[in-house]
Amino acid sequence: MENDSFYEKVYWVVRQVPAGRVTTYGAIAAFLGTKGSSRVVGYAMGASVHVLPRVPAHRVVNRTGLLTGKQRFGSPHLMQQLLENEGIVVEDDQIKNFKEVFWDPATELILP
DNA sequence: TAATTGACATAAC
DNA sequence: TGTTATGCCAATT
Repeated sequence: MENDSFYEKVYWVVRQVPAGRVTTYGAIAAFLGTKGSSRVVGYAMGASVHVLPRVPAHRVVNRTGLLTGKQRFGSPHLMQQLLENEGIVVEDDQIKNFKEVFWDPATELILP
């Protein structure tokens, strides 16, 4: 619906996440300036399935590296497979080398 | 319009 | 050290 809403910002950042890397809701929210809107980031991801191009929401996890919203992908195992396909080690919906694959937009993302 | 929810985060106990 | 409680911002009902 709204193309200029807070969601678009979230989608943009998530799309900048390189393959094999993951980020957290809090990192995205903080990057957008609204540190407390970490929940809204996850909410936006829930609507990302209606947005084109498809947002790699499988690269977005909570601060513990747990694949919380896997169910939103339609297939819980699909999210884990996608991450493993990108070289990310996931065990029991938990990213093992989370800190190694963690991608901080405020640090590694370069704005145009 | 107001109240509640939510794929989180942080502080306190 | 593990669990509980409160806060954050935006969207939904």
